[in-house]
Amino acid sequence: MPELPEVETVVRGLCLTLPGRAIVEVRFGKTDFVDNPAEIAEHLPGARIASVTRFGKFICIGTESTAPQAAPRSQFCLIIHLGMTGQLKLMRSNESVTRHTHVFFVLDDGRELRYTDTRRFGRMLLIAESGLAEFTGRLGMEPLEIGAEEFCRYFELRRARVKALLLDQKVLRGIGNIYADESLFRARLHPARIAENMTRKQLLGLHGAVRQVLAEAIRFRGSSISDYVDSNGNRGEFQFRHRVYQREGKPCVRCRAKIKRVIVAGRSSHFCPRCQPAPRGRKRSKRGLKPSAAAKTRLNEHEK
DNA sequence: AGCTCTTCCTGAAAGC
DNA sequence: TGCTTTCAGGAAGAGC
Repeated sequence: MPELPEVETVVRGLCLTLPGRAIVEVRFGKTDFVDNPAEIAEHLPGARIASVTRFGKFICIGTESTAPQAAPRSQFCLIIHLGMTGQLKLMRSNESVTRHTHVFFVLDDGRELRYTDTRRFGRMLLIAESGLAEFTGRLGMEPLEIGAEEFCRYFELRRARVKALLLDQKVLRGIGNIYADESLFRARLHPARIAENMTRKQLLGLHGAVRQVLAEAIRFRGSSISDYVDSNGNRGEFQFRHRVYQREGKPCVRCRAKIKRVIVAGRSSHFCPRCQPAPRGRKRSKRGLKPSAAAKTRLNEHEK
């Protein structure tokens, strides 16, 4: 499943060859995952690719018109989310077309950028560059850029489960199920922990764990669990270094206890029951002290 | 605010 | 063997 490290790997691959290339033609198969196929077909042919960047799990291909009379120079961003099974591969035009290939971007050098997506959970849309800020504004911070203080602030007042927050793209952009579980394992935190009940030390540990796991996963070119491959069709290797994800029943690499799997935030969540102890039931005051009172106290201390 | 449930989709795996 | 059922999951939306 493509999450931040996988998308980063794809983007780095595309960056090596796409910038400077012109798009000659766009062809579609199924388009039910494309917001505005007509606009893509209208604006991209003839455009030149200027940049390839990543925003969370989104790939952003910046283009500019090459038509000399186009004034002001029109610029568009092609936004692509790989969903569960999306692949964006650069291949020669004469290479055979695999099943579930739904979009072809024919380039001016005899190659094509092909989008393949078995389950079509991905998404594709074209936006004017002027609308890019609005699009990215709906997403949270980059996990590799956020500082420790800011990270703590996003979590310490939330009553949601820590796993749900890690997966929430409006909090942090780019983390999915694999890296949420792997980060929580490294931070020794149970996925069902309520964020506001976590200590500052635990939050700082989680911040470090998230960055460490993502950076390491990028170094190993992502995790190939089912369909993921990079822009050259190569699989990643971080799946061999997963410590809990899809290791249910296997021994914990730290303490040998059997890895368990539970549903948290509607997702399979893998954890070590010994290293990541379950949250203790909330102490309920007889007079009905609201659980948030403790958090408010912490906030006040923080303000000082 | 935050939870669960549903929807989208296909193919692998489990069940009968 | 061969069919049917279940499950996986990112994100968005409904409803509680």
